[in-house]
Amino acid sequence: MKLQQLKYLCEIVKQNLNLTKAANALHTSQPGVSRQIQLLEQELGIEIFTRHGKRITHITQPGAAILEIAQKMLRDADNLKKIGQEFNDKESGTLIIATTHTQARYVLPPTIKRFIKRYPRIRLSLRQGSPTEISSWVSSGEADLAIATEAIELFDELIMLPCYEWNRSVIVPPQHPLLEIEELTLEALAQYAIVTYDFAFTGRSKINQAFAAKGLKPNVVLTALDADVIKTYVEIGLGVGILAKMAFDTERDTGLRVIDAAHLFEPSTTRIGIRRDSYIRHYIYDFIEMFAAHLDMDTVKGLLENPERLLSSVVSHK
Amino acid sequence: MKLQQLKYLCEIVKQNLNLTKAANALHTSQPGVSRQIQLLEQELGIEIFTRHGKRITHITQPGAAILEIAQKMLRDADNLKKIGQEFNDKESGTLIIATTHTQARYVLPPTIKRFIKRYPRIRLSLRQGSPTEISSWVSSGEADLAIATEAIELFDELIMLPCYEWNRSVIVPPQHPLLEIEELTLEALAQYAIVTYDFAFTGRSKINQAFAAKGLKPNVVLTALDADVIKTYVEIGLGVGILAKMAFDTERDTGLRVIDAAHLFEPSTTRIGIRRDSYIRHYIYDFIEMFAAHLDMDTVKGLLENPERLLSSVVSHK
DNA sequence: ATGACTTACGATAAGCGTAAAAATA
DNA sequence: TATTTTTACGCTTATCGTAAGTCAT
Repeated sequence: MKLQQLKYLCEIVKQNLNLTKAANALHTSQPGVSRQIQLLEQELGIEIFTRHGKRITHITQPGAAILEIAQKMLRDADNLKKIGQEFNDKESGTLIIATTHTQARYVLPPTIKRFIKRYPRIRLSLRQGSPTEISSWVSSGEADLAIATEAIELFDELIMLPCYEWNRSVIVPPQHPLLEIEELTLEALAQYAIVTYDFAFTGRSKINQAFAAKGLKPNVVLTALDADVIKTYVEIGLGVGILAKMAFDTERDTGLRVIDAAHLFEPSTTRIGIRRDSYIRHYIYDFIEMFAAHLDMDTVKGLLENPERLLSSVVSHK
Repeated sequence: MKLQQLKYLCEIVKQNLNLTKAANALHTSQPGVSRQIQLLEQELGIEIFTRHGKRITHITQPGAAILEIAQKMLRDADNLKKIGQEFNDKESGTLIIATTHTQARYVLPPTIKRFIKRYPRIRLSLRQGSPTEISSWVSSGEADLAIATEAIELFDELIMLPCYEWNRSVIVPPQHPLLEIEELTLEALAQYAIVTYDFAFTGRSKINQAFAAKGLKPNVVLTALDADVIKTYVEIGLGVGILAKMAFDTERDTGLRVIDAAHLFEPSTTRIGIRRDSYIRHYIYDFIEMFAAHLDMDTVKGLLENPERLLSSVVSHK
């Protein structure tokens, strides 16, 4: 059994059981891939794929079990290489951060500025996506860290490190009636058309919960994937916006007025997601600490080894 | 990077950094092993071993990190092979049980009898050792299951499945004064020389605790590794014995008298220990269920995935 | 001087890529 | 017929084992 065979196997699955595409992705020849898979099947004494004549159609039940372990082994092989790099040159390497629009645009910039100054030789890249995509990237090893607010608790190979709590603001055009009210209420909000996040994003469910708890049905006229779209439509008068507090920039967003709404909704917690069994290089610990000062290396290491402890720390945030 | 290189690496460490012995154990030549390790070090860009001239003396810090992952990968490779066997022939394979004298001699026989009748083509082997040895065998993959009472909670890659509770009996020669007492007490026991288990074994600590709690200092004149030695010395009048209840056989041990002592000591729980990340073949689940009827396949799978749940079930046993 | 690892080298075997064949859709 | 996988074959490369060399204890 060879690691390369396992790599071939994983790539074939990744390419939807298309051997030709897998061979291309692996920069090698189809016959070679075909052959190695046959050898692997022969050695394990199992048909990993079901074939209709000469066409691969499905993965078999044992094949799926084998795939899972193979993926794990390849991740471990990557970890070995990372250890090598780590001890060779602690200042160089790559860091791939998967995150959402809100984080990338409004939260991460200062941290990233500090990081690239401290580690100029690290190739840093940001990958933007939905919370679900983000999680799956980290889960599959395509990214090192996920930074988001929702839907990252679903993957249980990810450890979620709570970073900070935040809440919402309401934004309205200048001279909007809501600006006259003494204290903003959900009832008042519900009288206007609302522009806010899409369901999968940025604590949207907390917004729904708050209205539902009071028996209110908010009139949501637009669900956007990011705060900039929300702002745009609030500016043209489509409705009032509900967005993350940190997504409002007093200096830049001069065409809008902001009303704090922290008393109306449950706070949300932004978390860093990280694979449980990945080898974490020194500068990654450093990045995490730059982003959330309480998450120093020892703390993170402790949480990675004893994920149960997370429960208590998360609860204490609520 | 090749799996074989990792295998070489692990074997060298296992053989106390002796390359020659490792090569012999691997049925290959020293130069081959030497070369492959060099290639691995070169590929990872790391010195795995420190050498004094041409002699390997220590493993380096990164080397230790690499070793750990390498071992994990090799275990996964074994799991792949096991999956192959599992789907080829569910009725054949091997099962290595690491256990203590008490279990092997007094508890396991009926279960094993049933098992070999049900699975005549499984090569079953028992390996007897101290609780610590047992745990390390399972931990390293040399054995599939550990069955014992103590000291197996220490390895955190092992999941411990509670099987049954038991307590002690006191054994004495015929016509011993203790047989006349209405209800046995620790105070009464403490007046006689005591023969019992060695510290590492079979709930010995529970015995110490019970005496200590009453401020008694038992006069332990012999600590044995197994119940048969205890019986022998009780028979020749060295003292009274304290041993696991199930280790007394009314039919066979005719030269001794037994007094129940379950009210004097905290009960102990016998557990099955199993590696968290091992692939568990069908017949192993079956064996576990034969040994402890409440541990059916679904239950065990659940516990392996969510070890936290064990805590509650263990607590409820106390 | 013995034990232990590394280097050198020839034989064997494994893997790769091109070309051709087979089989599905 | 076009796409995809398998088989065939020659070439390159890597691996293994023996033998010789080098370095500590």
